[in-house]
Amino acid sequence: MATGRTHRPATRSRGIPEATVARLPLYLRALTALSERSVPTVSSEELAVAAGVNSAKLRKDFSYLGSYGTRGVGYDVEYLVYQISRELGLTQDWPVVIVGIGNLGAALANYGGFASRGFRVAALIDADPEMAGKPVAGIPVQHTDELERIISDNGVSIGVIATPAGGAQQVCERLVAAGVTSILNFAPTVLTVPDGVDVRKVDLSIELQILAFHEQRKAGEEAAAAEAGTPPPIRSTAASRKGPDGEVPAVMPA
Amino acid sequence: MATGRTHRPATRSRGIPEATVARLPLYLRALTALSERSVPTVSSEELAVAAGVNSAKLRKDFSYLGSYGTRGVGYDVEYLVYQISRELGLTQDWPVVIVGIGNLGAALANYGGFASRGFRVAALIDADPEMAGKPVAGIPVQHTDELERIISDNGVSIGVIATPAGGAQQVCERLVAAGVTSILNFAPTVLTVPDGVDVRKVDLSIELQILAFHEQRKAGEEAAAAEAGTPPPIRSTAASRKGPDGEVPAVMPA
DNA sequence: ATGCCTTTGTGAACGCGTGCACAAAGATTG
DNA sequence: CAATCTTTGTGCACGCGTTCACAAAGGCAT
Repeated sequence: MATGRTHRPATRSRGIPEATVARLPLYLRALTALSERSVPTVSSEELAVAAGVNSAKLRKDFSYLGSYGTRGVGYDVEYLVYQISRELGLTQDWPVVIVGIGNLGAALANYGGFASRGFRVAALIDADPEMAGKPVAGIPVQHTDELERIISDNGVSIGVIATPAGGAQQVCERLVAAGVTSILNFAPTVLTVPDGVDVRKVDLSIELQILAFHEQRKAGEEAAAAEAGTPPPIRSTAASRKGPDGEVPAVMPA
Repeated sequence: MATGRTHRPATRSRGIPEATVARLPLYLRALTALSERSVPTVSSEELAVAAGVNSAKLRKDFSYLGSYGTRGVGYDVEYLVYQISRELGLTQDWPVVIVGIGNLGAALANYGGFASRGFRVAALIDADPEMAGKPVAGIPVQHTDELERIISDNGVSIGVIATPAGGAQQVCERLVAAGVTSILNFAPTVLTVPDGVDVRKVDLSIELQILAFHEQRKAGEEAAAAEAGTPPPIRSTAASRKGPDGEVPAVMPA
């Protein structure tokens, strides 16, 4: 997961569990691929493999949407694509603004996955006057001063923050004040928002840290196994891989 | 969260719940900020606010690490920074390779959050021969042919995949074969890996789709409230905001 | 030393998510 | 039409994660 979430308590929405909602895009992607190959129907088992989940979970997820399958046959691919798209709100076009056009912002602007699925980059916004007018991904960057007008004129309700951590909260507040009610935050900060505003957080370094934790644990198990006489699984030549623990605490508590 | 995960069943590692592990980086970041302001101690309540969680959860999380607090006082900031860093395996230096130096790969290479916390970009790898030798973020890009040698020479165990979806699985297999056991995947594909290899997935478009779902639901509630006579909360001037539902299914099932 | 105040650490209850296992439903074949 | 086979949809049980609420522990003032 990438991810962190900030949701208000009222999680269940129209009976569809949050965990299921989070998997719908996964199913949708797998189904779209099948659709492009003109596959007419698919079983829960096949689709589950393609989406990387188990089939019981997938069936239960779909059961929240309704009974869209045919017993003994499977699911109609096209029909399911439509139903999930509608459920996710992708049958309409969502204008999105990206604030902070650094390396990451530019990468996001160029990312094809947005346009292809119901999202349209309505504007790129940056605080640097030097950037103003310069085109990124074919869209001219606009200055932060224009933020409120852009949101308003385009009826934008989803904003992406890709600024440095320092400016994120302020940008967030301006977005919300201008009418944005959903924010995707790439800045490594906790954003404070009023009720009714959704924030999802994507944090690259957090994901890496979680991997490091598991990696360390694996190394620890290897070491323990080796100590117990069991030879560790053959690992590539590793230059100076430290074992876990073994350092001295930097500071002790009073 | 940003977020998809692919974990093997053996979730609990040394008694620390997975959910807790995922929050440790959050606490670490908040604590580091306090440390930089030379704050000596912090209460669970204060730290919880800074990290964006509730205090009971935070205390329970810390209880899995040990009893590092002092009742009536709080937690020693420096000591806790060290303990969490050690638990996450950040007291050692993790060499990381980034494969696929497009917009996103370049953004990742330039991202300061890596180097600052125990990670070191050991190499940038791309399949395009044109890229070879060209420096990105001060590091010369190397060709995919070198992949196995780079992994081996540097003892790399963590790899980041930022290639297009098409090539991701193949890159993944080569990384794993060369000794990588943890992968952070930005490509919009399900990666298949052998047991013992951890994969975390970050998918930008999935996060947006989840936001769209909630956004649509909000619009639906507004409409419902309006219908019921309750005036909807005043929303900014919105040009042509479609209501939920109201379209015709594209295809009906047999 | 004693009593009060603050804050941690955790037992217990609850709710959500997952996975099993099977009955119901439809297709298919003879 | 009956028998069989396939695949869905779901009731149920279990385990993880969250939250409450409070006893235990330490600091501090008198």
